Amino acid sequence: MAESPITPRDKDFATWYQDVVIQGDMAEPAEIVKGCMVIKPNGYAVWEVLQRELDTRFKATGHQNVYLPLLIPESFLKKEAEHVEGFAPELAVVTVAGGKKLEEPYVIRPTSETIVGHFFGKWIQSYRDLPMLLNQWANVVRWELRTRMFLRTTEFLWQEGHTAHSTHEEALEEVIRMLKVYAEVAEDVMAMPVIMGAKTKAEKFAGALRSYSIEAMMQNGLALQAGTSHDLGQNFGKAFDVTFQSKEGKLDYVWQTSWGVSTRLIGGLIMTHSDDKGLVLPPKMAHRKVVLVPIFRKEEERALVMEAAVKLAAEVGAHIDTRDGHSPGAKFFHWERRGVPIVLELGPRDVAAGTIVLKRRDTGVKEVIPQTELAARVAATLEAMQKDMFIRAKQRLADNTVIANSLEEVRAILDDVTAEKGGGKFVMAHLKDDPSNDAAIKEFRASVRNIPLTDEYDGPGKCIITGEEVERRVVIAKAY
RNA sequence: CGGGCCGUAGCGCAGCCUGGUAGCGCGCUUGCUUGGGGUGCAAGAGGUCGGGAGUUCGAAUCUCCCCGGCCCGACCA
Repeated sequence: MAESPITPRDKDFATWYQDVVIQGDMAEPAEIVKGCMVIKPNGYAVWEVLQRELDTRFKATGHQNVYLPLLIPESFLKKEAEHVEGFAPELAVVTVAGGKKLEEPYVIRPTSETIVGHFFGKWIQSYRDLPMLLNQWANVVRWELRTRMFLRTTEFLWQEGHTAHSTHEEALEEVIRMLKVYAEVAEDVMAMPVIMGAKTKAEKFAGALRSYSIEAMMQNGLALQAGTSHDLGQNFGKAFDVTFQSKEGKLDYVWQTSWGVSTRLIGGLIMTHSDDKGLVLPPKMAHRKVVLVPIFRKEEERALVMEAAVKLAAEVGAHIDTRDGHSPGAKFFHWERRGVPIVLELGPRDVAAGTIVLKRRDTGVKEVIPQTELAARVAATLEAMQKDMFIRAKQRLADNTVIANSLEEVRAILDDVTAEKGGGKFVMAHLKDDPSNDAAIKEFRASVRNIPLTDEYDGPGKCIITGEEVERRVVIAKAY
């Protein structure tokens, strides 16, 4: 018998993650281009579910999809000083095209704020053109020095929302609205609990007034920034001269927002739910929710079992694994590694007894149920699984969140935590939003993840570094 | 980008130190067998030893350069 190809989590979390991604047939390193990956059908299907869930909500909140050029004139990036400074180190630049050196190089988009700024300038004249609510599904390239599949790759897929508003208040409402959409998809669809909050000034998006994020906790206790929403203020409006005339006839710059989530969410999904046997998908994220494995020996049995299998599979929309030459056991392992929520087993004994075996992926519990109850039991099990997986993840987040009242405490808690060994915690501490304080936290390889929107702790307190009074505790953790 | 480990059949690895024309397990193909958690037996197919240059009569093996992967950092919406 072959050994499990998946490294246990407690042995080496980072290797476990790699194993799950590959054994779950989600993706593999491209190898031909540094830091890039190939997203395989089983992984892309998960992305398609996310796209559908997000896109539906974007449309419901009044946004429309657009598509903008992949290449950006280098000069565009330079129009917003902070923006170019933030992105310059990770840009890939096209200098030759059509066999000729370009007069002005093109940058492969790391994000599209600058291009959007340009077109907003063309499209917006009046307050009647506002708000302009756009979204783009696209790929972007950032030349990261260290990559991990799904979590940080050179090229990745994402959506980037870009909106323009006539007032700052309205823009801020948009920023929070979309942050909440992200939180809703993370929690209700991905069963991945998140903390909504503001990034510190030091951690904000290059060119933004304020950034907000949803932060999730992986099974090793490390934080994952799962989505961001930015209040761009009038920074890009001014850089690209995006003005509009108000009702009163006054000219003003638009107030912009941008927000995005990426294929990184898939990495978060994996590190939230999967186990030592492989991928575990919450039912709402599974493109294939139920698989039926038929079992038979002789030809007469095959006919009998298959007849019942086809009928039952149709009732619950199950995929029947009809592959020849694979034993049922091999098929069980196959689907288990791929995270299918429910696997049904149907053999001669079941056909004779009018029963069927139902196994749920998350708990591994197997039960024999009457065929007449199949549809109801499958529906109930999927629903229970979705709920249970969220509760377990939420509990883990709670169990690994601790309070600290001094910098030394924070250091002690986060000391010796790494991606491979785990042991990470979310440390809640009072800390003033000041870049020098972020720097102090960085000393021990952690960061302020965000300042939660809602305070679930003890309200105001003294900053553990400066002693100044601050409104609430912030989340400090090591992160991907 | 710094430090460490690594790249040999689809996958996991041995061989490398001490140069002599490539091997094991799994998987794959065919046949029989088996089938309720990776069936068993038999016969087969499959390799530019990551790439290039050098040393040598001869390089998977020694030297140099490059490409790529993983981990720890730095960096990073």
